[in-house]
Amino acid sequence: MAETASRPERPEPRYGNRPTMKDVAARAGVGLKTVSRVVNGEPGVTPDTERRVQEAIDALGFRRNDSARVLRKGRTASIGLVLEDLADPFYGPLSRAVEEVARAHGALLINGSSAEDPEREQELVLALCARRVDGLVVIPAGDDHRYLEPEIAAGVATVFVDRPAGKIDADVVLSDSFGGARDGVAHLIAHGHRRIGFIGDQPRIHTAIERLRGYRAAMEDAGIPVEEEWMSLGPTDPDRVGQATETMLGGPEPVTAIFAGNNRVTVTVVRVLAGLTRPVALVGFDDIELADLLKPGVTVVAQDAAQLGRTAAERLFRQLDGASDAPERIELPTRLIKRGSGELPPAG
Amino acid sequence: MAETASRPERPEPRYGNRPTMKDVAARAGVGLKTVSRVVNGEPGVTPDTERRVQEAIDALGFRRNDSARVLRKGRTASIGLVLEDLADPFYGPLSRAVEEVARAHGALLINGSSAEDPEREQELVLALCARRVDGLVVIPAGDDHRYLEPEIAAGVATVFVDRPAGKIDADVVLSDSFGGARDGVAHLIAHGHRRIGFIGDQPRIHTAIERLRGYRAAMEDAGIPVEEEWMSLGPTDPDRVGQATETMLGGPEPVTAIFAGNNRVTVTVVRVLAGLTRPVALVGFDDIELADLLKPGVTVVAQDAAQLGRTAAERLFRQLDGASDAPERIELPTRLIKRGSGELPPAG
DNA sequence: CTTGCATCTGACAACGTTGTCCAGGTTCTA
DNA sequence: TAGAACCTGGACAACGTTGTCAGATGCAAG
Repeated sequence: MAETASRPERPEPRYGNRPTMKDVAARAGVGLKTVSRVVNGEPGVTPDTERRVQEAIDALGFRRNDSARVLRKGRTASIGLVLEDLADPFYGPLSRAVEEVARAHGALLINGSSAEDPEREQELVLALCARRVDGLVVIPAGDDHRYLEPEIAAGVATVFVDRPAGKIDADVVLSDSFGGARDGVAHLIAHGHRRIGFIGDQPRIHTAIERLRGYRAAMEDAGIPVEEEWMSLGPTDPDRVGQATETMLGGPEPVTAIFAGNNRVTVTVVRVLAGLTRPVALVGFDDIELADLLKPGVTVVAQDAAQLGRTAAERLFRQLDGASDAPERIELPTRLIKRGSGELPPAG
Repeated sequence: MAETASRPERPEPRYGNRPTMKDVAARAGVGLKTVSRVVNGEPGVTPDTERRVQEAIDALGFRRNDSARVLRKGRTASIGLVLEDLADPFYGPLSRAVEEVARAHGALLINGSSAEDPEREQELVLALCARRVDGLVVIPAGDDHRYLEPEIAAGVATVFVDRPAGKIDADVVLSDSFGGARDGVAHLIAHGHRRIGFIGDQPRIHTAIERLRGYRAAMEDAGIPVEEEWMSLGPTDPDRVGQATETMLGGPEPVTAIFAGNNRVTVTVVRVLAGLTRPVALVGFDDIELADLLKPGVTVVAQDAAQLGRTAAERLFRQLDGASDAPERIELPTRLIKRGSGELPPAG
């Protein structure tokens, strides 16, 4: 009666009131720390006491609150993955690979899609940092990552994948976009093509630039002057890419072959080409499912998304284990897979 | 000198020592709570004070520790997603849809793959509960989810997707596997087939059973007795499925059409059929990319993975917003997409 | 110049866990 | 049988934040 509602109380009537170690301790008739010991498998508890505690845990449905644990211990055993779009088939295996490595290290994976928007990337990354993830694997959308400096200084391990970080020095794992594109285009040239189109992603994106550079290098190596209208960079939605494809294939001097800058582009180009009678050669960057069953099969420059993810995650955990190597740039090779579309001779 | 290491100290020399609100307060020459107010945009702070605090925040690179916040507030603003395999193209869009809804509600997504292993599912789910996620979206691998009872009782919102929960009563969002399969098989029958094979996932999996049931129903509706060797359930790896396909197509009375129980199966069957001269009709459950460009195009019973995820996530947040409807079973319709392979007449 | 009121600020406890340290009890040895 | 060594269990503080409440400050009115 005398003591009323002046004691600071939990803000909301919390959803369910979960039992705490204190509750377990009270029920088992032991001290708080003893419960902690049992829960964490620490030594120094008699079998009999342990049994009593375990019974109380089961009876109450107790589950340790990792938020509190994290607060006390300073490590969250979780890592963040920021990618472009979880729904893109390229990122599925990558994401899965990161997850597997995390799992092997007892960590959970928190992930989010930036939708290729630099602001959203930053927002996500900072939200993850606020959660105090131990480390970050980032497929950057933006080109300025100085906002990460305080985080990295504070000990957040960070590895970039697929594209390098902007304006900061950090680990990065990527595929050899330049070399892959150059090889792919050289392959087309070797099959007699001279008028070759390049359709890629937005020039803001590092891989798009690198692949275009590879295209130019191959053309230059072969002594073929490149026409402006053979190159098209921009969003990879079907409309834009479809239009670009048709433009290149129209006109008085159409291209006889196309190099597609990524999986999304390749799919759309294949669709357009399927509607033509005249054969047009095609090599795409990134492998795509069922590419072997199309007629002709789609020749691609394949990169190993899972390997990218695995490598990045492993490097991340090496950082977390205390390795303090200088930031490194790891480049994985690509592989040309011939399936038919890239071996078509020039028509017309 | 006099005071030595008797004060309880943080266990490890923490990775980076991040500044706390206390540090910011000291630097700005204000009280702790004032910093909290600024950080959270609460009213009652003079512009001048706010500026000083903001400067200190920027100077120190302070970032609020959400772990501590969570501990105090009781909500984590994060939800867990447990699916079978992030790398499976079916789950990418689903996962992305869940993420979008979570984002709209200001929550982060933690996800993990169960690899179709019930134990791993449970392990993951409980780890997520220990993190005190506010809610769970689960694509179940196991068939007994009683282990979730204490969690649900404690207020963890839970929605199952793609397959119902086992032995507990919970919300579930799924596609009409039975109806979809029945329609698909009926479609084959309508095109004159009578000897139709069914290749599906392991019988442990709910959707596999439902689709088989749909197959049987369609056959029965048409008065066609089903032979044992026309049905094959099991793992969906290429070896097993390839073998099953070849078995059905061999022998004296081979099937003239195949119904494939999911996207993985369809892809493998397409590969096998591509190696044959004789045409075999095919309808697959789940749409697959490029299915329209194959010759013939692959007829499928499509389900909308993104819609599944969206619906589930929305239902989850409705639970979190306090709705206490009885657990519901939401079934989304499927759609038959005719592309050629399902319209082939029986050969032989 | 005092009073009253509104506004701003800070001290403090609490969230649930774990590390430290000490008390009490048991077992073994001399 | 006393003392030492050991083992088990528990009290307590601290992690970084936020809600409560009371104190401080400033200003207008009496």
